[in-house]
Amino acid sequence: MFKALAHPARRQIMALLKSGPKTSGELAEAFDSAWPTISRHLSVLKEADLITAERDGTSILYRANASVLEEAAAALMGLMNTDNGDDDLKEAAE
Amino acid sequence: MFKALAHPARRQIMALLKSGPKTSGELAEAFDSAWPTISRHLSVLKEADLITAERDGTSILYRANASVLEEAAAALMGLMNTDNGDDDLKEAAE
DNA sequence: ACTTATATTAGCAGTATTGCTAATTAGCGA
DNA sequence: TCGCTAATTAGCAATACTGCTAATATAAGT
Repeated sequence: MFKALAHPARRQIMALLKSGPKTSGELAEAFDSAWPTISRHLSVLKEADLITAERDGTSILYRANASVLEEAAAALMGLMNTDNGDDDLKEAAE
Repeated sequence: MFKALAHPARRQIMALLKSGPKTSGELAEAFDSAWPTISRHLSVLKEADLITAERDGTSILYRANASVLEEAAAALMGLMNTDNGDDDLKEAAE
């Protein structure tokens, strides 16, 4: 999932999708790359569950999956915790 | 920076470092990979400013750079938050 | 059925990443 | 200085990623 976000174009796709669902074509227009290249990025993001695809006539609508992004952010937060093991629970005696 | 966190071993290094500074040797011990391999991962993390290195006699102490992790987490949050996340809520009227 | 619009898959080169062993640097103590 | 420990750098093969063009699906209209 971090790997899926490792590419700038894919982060930019996520950024574009946060303002609402978009079709593959709309997304491809936003980039200099060829359409199949964007299509591949989309499939990587879909593989990582960061986006979902839904057919709408001849188009395919993509939308961001907020919960997985939340997971990623939480994972990063987890990496920041200073001097504490892997416990979410504060079960310190007092 | 996302790229630096894209590799599992590098995320694990960050996880190990969150409980305090460690030497290259201590980190290398925690993995199956050869020492130079870990050393390279460390240099990637250092390049991304995710860790800092400090010489301590013959050893080198590595520690996590919390502020950059915060930045990353904030960036992810940024990918989630907009006043517009319309899956199908069109009630932005009032 | 045929054509058009939308999008993905296949195949291919160029590049980057990974992980290894061998060689090298840096500090410390005798 | 020499030897020893700690760690990085160099060089190499294998693998993965990226982005292109060409070929292939899929849905809708005529």
